[in-house]
Amino acid sequence: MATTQYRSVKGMPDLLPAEARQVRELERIAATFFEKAGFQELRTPILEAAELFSRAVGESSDIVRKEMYHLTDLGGRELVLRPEGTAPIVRAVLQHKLVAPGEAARLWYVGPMFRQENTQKGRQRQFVQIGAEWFGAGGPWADAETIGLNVRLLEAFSVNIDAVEVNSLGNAASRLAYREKLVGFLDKYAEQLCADCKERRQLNPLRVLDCKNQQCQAIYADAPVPLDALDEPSRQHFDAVCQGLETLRIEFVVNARLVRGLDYYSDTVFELKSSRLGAQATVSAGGRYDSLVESFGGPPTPAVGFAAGVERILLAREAEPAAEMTPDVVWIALDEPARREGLGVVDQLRAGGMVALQLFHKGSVKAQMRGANQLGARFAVLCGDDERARAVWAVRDLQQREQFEVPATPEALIRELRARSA
RNA sequence: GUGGGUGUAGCUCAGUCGGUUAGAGCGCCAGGUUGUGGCCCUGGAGGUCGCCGGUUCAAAUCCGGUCAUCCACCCCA
Repeated sequence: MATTQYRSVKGMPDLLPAEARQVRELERIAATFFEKAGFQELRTPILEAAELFSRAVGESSDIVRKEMYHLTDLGGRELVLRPEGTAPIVRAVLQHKLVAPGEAARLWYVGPMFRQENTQKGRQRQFVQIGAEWFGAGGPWADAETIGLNVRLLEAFSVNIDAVEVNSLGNAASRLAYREKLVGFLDKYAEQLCADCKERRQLNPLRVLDCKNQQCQAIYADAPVPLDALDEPSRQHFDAVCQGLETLRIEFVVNARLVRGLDYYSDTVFELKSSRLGAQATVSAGGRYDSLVESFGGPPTPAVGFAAGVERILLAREAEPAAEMTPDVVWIALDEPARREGLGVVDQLRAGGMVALQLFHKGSVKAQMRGANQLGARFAVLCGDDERARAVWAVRDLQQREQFEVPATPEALIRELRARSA
């Protein structure tokens, strides 16, 4: 291994050509997918005011407590690298008044997010999310459509989804009532909880429900769950969401212990899971957040959305990555004048729509031919003093293993190659 | 932040009860074909054995530390 002086920062890996190609493919698929569903792209900056996230995501969340990359600019502004995509979108929607009263806005985004967590399979410190946010649509059918869009998007990515899990946390009143019930329950077992759950009990009680500790899970077997505490409106909303999913013919399971880490969720929450990601099973997740816009000082605006992790999509993806572009033509120079001539020919071949290149790093003809073959080139075009004297180029069809000559002009060459390729 | 695994050639890896010039496959380069690929044959280049320190006559090998990476906890997309 070469000892390099500099390395990329932990958790912020370079996207090598094969991966970059895949990501570009995903972005293309997403763009056409969202366009068909009436969503428009919105790109927000990577840096935002720190306060934006502490307000939206919640002071008690790990993201805000210890995972944000924080900096102060020359004007003394407290900035952070965005740890998630929803808060910036909400900010932009309000700033530019993208949702007129009584109207809706459907927006999607793609871009890097940053969290200072420790790395592991499916978890990086800089990671890309593709997400959608739908403002102004309050009924349960919008939830069902959003979950449906999430499922269809991952299908378009050829991602293998093992489970679609849904749950309801209830509206504000239900959540408050539930939280009291849960804390009361936990108090009875306070001594037996794992260290993490003891802390969760104080900070964010809901999170105990998805604790991985077996002893804790045994205790929680008969703990109250949010679904049991739903009031009538929330109950009806959730039932309708489930009916909507049936209409869409989306298989799903109700996971009563599904909770989400961000404070802004209300009523519907959901996760799409794959078994291919190691411990990080969630490829995509989202939910309803009806009070977030208002808490940012905007008009009461219901909203629902989701975000998918691109790195996790890549891990769970079944499709073969798109093939690399293979050259149509490699110019083989037999002497120095031919190298110079090739410079111009290759340029004109590209202008004519062909993939063409010359291998300056290869010395002998043999090496250049080998290189052309390894790149998967269809044709090798050879030029030396003999050809120059007769004003022709020798063209070798590397697939058919035949060789012929063409007049030494790019136009004649392109014409001949097109005819042979058809 | 915590725990465990791993760090030897461009890549995948062998080699560790300490002992001469550290190996293989693939890849790369050259030749076998005066100017022509895929197969085959021959030869060659390429390594601070992650880094620092310790033990020893002698360290890739043992010990300590450190960094990186992977997996897991935590958290979440």
